[in-house]
Amino acid sequence: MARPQTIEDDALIARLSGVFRDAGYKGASLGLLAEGCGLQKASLYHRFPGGKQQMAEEVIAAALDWYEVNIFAPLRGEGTPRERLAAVGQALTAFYADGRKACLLNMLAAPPEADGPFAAAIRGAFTAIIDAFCDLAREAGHDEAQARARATRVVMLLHGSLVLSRGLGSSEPFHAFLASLPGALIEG
Amino acid sequence: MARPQTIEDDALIARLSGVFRDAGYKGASLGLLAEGCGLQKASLYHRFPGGKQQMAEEVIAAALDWYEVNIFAPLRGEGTPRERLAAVGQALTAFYADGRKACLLNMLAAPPEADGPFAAAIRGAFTAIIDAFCDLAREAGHDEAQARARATRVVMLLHGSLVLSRGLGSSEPFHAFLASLPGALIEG
DNA sequence: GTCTATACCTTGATAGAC
DNA sequence: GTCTATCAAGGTATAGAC
Repeated sequence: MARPQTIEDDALIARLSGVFRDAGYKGASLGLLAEGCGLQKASLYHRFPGGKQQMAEEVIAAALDWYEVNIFAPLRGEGTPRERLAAVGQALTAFYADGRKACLLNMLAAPPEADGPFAAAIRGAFTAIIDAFCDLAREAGHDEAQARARATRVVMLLHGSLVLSRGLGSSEPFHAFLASLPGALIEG
Repeated sequence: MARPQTIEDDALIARLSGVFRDAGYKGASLGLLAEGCGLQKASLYHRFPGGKQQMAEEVIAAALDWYEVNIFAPLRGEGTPRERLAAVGQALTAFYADGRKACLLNMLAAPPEADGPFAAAIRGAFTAIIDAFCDLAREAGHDEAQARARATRVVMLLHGSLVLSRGLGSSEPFHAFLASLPGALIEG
């Protein structure tokens, strides 16, 4: 192509994701989004003809892809359940910047309408995350009901720790979640 | 006074709170807020000269008052720890409308700036909630460190269940939290 | 105390030059 | 592909009648 992109698609999405996670959907104005990625508003519309909604949709899709590679795959991977959870813990620490970055799904769950354009994607994402932890809990010896209850609790703890870390301005709750992860999912 | 208020202060705050909890700070436009309480925008400015920010501040203060009466007092009240937790569970069910209403603190944590005008109030509110549960856990026989860890976990589970209930469009996670509340705080 | 009407600014989005 | 300039819509906030 004549003029090369000044920022790669992956990096662009990552920057936009950061703005959405900090400000939420409504709070992420095109000015903020443009500033966050170093492009002008018109350039963003060239990349995303669907506007802000398309940006948010692609950000969600990219986050799910990242989860698939860095969370779901390790959960299914080699090693003992404990070892896999340790790897997942490291990945979560990176993704949520040690508790300083909020959950994208939480920040996008509110905005447009009661059942906005992201509701289906968000529901699917939460379901996939719970299912992934559930599979590991079953593999660790729990029956279906127990595994599902434990997986749900782990996802609740994760997102609660993010809300609390944000509200308290401290990464301590997130660390407490990481420490309790093995016990909550597979032990006992 | 010559002309009586068409809506009492308490009811007005309650309606505004509902809008903030549904839409967040940015999403709660003055149009939505006015529609939600049945007043015109100018009337809202008469009640709240400080504008939307004052509305949010008073909504937070009112929520803390409600928590003091309906959560903190019962936690310190009569009866066994189990009985108090049962009463608190009922109050939480009402306050969060069985998981359908989001946490106000979560919805207001993001908006203005990284450390917006609500950051201090939100931090104080989370701290107070954790402290209240912590006191009960200590009274139930846990040492300080154990009690604090358990109280933090309970608050994480509560807010995580609200995020999940919202994201999944189901009150099941909230019910799971209620069921696990006694075990997470005082048993074991 | 509440309303209608309005001023002013920010927002999402587009046009057209380079 | 990116930019500057611009528009229409919706936002917050205010003025003044009743």
